[in-house]
Amino acid sequence: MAYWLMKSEPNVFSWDDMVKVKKEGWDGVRNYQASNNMKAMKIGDMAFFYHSNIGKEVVGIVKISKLYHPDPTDTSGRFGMVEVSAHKPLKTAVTLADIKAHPKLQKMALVKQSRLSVCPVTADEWKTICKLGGVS
DNA sequence: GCCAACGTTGGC
DNA sequence: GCCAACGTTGGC
Repeated sequence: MAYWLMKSEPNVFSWDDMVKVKKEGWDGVRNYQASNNMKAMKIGDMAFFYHSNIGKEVVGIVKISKLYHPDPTDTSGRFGMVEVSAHKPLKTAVTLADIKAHPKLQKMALVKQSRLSVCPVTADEWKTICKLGGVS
């Protein structure tokens, strides 16, 4: 089982929206690295739901519910998508500042490659953020 | 709103 | 195949 982090701008698609729709196709990714990360996802993998730009914080956890497949909104046929379903919210949102301040989290892909919208999370980082977020 | 980082495009 | 120009993302 692998762990990931997926970014969304809350003014476009927020955690509240995610909870409301329950399942969401993660289309619109136009970056090879992010797309390749989705290709590596398996059913049941978990991902943090991160609010970029506004909030800049991890707010919830989603599960991968559909494997990588071509993104119909990409007419070039180069990029794909997965589907995620809402799992549970964090009790306390974990902000980017929290992550940067934590010695164990400073090497996260989220910090090192700020522009990557779908990035991997190690098991250790996952546990640490869950603890900070008040979930087990 | 600005700008750094970085990915992509297109001319050569 | 290189690299300059340009566009986009996302933190500040």
